Amino acid sequence: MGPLILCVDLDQFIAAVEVRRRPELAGLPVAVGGSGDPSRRGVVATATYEARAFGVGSGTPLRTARRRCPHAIFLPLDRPAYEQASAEVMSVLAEFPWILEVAGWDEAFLAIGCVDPEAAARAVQDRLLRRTGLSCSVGIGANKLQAKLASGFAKPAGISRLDHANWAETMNDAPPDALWGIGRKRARRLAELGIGTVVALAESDEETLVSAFGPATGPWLKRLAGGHDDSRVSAESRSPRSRGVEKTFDQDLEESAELHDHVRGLARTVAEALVANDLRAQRIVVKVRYAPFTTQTRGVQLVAPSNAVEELQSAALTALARFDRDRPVRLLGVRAEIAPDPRLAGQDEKSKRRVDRPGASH
DNA sequence: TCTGGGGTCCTAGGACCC
DNA sequence: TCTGGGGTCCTAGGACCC
Repeated sequence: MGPLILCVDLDQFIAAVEVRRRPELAGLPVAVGGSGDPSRRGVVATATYEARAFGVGSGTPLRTARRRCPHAIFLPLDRPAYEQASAEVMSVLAEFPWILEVAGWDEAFLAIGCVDPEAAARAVQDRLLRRTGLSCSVGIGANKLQAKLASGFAKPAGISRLDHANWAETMNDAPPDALWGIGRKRARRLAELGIGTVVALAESDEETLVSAFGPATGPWLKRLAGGHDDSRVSAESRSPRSRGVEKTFDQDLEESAELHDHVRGLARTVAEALVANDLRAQRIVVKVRYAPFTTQTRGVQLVAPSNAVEELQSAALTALARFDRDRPVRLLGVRAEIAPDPRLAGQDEKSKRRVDRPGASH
């Protein structure tokens, strides 16, 4: 067996952080999401296993969650608390002598080489629990795809291994959306092509996939289904590509003065975030979601990279003016596309783009 | 299931140029 | 003039993930 990878995935991370600071919630159905008010628009970010038993999980609208589990405790999202907890977790993981890739608040990969993977996984679980009070599941794989899927099988608080030896028996009969990178839409498109299992996808005709999914995604899907993934575990933090904020309104907006005010406010927030991180925008994109949930975007190129509030507001208003304003608006967003750092000039950003793993970061 | 917010990357079509 | 074949850039939208 070659070198192995661990995928460390915290169990019900957001809910676990809330329970950790409010121990009286332990064992109760808790749903965290939005403003924490289940009469308002929003969805559940994470629910405890006790709430999941009632059909309340990630993505469940808050109103639906309340209907399914009226006695659930609803809490608002507290991003700073999760960022803080995540930093604690990652600093513990960084103590191990392995390459660490942070893949999100509650997820990380460790390239452990050829040490005993079960022992490594147990060591990670024990140390994380002891030092942070949080439990995690650990997947072991020959690549990141396998480790990630194995971590799902390991939940909660377990250890699971998926490698080339047991890939076929474990995955062949699973639906394609069991794979990391195939969601509802791609699964439906595959079903239309008569592909309903992982093994069928692995054995499918590549040209068919290319014409259905495009020149990069088609071949990539086929390789996924075979359990192949050559992306590396990388400790390098990647430079951000964009920074944005968006807001769904409890009541749809109808007045253009209101739209203007909100877009200006959002643009200010984005500008402040850019300044705080010494980043500059090269393009500002405004997003509008209309009442029947159709979404449009319009972008404006800046004459020169900037993070000045007035410039971003002006560009955002120019973009806003390019929408047909004929329907009620339920969401507004402003996003800055980040200009390349001139201090990195000489490195050709375009040539560094990877096409071997669409939809995933390296 | 009346459907958040923060991101990343890919795709396709049109503009433009040689 | 009724009309090719690239290549690249830009834009809007789509899909996915946590």
